[in-house]
Amino acid sequence: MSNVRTRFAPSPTGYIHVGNVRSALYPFFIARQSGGQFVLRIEDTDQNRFVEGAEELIIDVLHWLGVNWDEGPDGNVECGNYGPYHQTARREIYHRWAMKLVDKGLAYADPRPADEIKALQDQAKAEHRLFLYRDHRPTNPPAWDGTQPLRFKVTNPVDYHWHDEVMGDLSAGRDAVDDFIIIKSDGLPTYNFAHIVDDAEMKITHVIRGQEYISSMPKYLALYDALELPWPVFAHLPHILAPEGNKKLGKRDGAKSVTEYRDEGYLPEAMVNFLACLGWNDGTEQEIFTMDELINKFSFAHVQKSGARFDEKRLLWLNGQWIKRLDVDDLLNRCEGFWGKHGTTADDDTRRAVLAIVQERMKTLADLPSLSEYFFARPAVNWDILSTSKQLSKRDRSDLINLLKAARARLQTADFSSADALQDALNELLVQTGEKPVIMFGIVRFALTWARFSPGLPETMQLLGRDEVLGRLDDAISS
RNA sequence: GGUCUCGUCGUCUAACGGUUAGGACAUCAGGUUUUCAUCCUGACAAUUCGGGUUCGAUUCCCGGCGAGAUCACCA
Repeated sequence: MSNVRTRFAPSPTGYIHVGNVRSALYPFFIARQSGGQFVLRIEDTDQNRFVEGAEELIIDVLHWLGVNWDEGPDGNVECGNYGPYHQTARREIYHRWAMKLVDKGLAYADPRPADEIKALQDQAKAEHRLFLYRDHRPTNPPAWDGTQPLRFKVTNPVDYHWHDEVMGDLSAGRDAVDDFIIIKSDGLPTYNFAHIVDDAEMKITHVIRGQEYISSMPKYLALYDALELPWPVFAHLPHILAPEGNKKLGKRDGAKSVTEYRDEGYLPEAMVNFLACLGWNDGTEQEIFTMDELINKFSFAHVQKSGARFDEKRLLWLNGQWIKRLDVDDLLNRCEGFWGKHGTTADDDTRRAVLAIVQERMKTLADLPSLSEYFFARPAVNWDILSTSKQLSKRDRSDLINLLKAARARLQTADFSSADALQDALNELLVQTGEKPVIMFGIVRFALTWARFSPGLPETMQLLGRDEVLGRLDDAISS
């Protein structure tokens, strides 16, 4: 019975986009469902691509999604017993492990200049020949003094066979592994070496990452064996595809930062639900999953082998579903920052009342202003908007104003304490004027909101209250 | 090009030798005595192709075609 430990190991090279998040989600599920630990490790060995603030962004996004880690950095503090959790702070550890290989004759300093190697590679390519560095090993490599790159030495190339939780049984031929650089000339390790050392030191049991690493697996396997390390469980995830074409979703395809979705009014629950189900399902017809359900039900057995397309329409639908399921107080909290000009200054009781009738038509929190502003402040009369109604645009304004006068007279004495009573009053108007509902209700709705869409008329009137309703009708009548 | 991998409605997927190939999103149509949204009902829509194996293939095998990943002192 081994204690499950998984990790998410991003590089701080830019914002974290939606395509990356899934490779944090799945290891998180695996760790949580088995009571293990989830580790965050920052792979910052590439100093050229380092982006200031990227790590903070990653942490911010994980917090927002509710993907919490047990070990790793968080702001200026780090927790966990296997740190440091930044690779740049682990130089000595890598050198110690590298020396093991040097001592065993399984690594050598490479004195050959980079351009010379490039020339050899180009030549092989021009001749359509496989290039293997191991065929060009320097005959008398110098002792490694830390200024030359250190190469792993493949002494016994073999065919590798291994199991992948997602992809099944995989294999690669003996030419798939070649002498490769494990420590760069700047003294920092390459990913190929660093992640293996780190995973071993941090006791990671499940390596879960994107499928782009599959073709490097023979290298890793050779390294595990050379270092006499046990193989962890492997799971390689297919890519999330861009909406157009068959390319992996990347920043160039407009892959948005997760924070952009947050700013556009998406709920973290919807984002987690959507991303988790992109290439995974639980085998049933369930579509909506809470985080707890995902943790309980997730399994690699149902992860798709091929890439899944990122479909924003589905995300939008899911977001609407999640918003509808929120209770009003919860929704109220999440709407902070999304209110329009007049909603921003309203009190919470009013906001709650507005949310109650507006909630089911919200697809994102950003829909709020267009759905709610006319509740907080009296809208300007705008007869032009009637052109959006096929029926009303055909009527003379004087006829419509007469209808509004009739409505005003009836509503003056109506019971505003319940929506049902208001509906009854409205229905009486239909009988009284002999007008069709589409006309009568349509014009009253416009006179109260002057908006293209709005919630149900009785609910709207009840919330506005008698004085405000009569006032707005007067505005329309006298315009 | 070498190596490795993948291939069910437009999209996400179910069916692990026997189903009228199911569900969801999207689209379209209708309904819920006002609009929009929700909700309900219905419609449209798929096994990449060709060979095998089998009483029977979406499913197993081989080949073609198509797609992707990777071949760095990047991760």
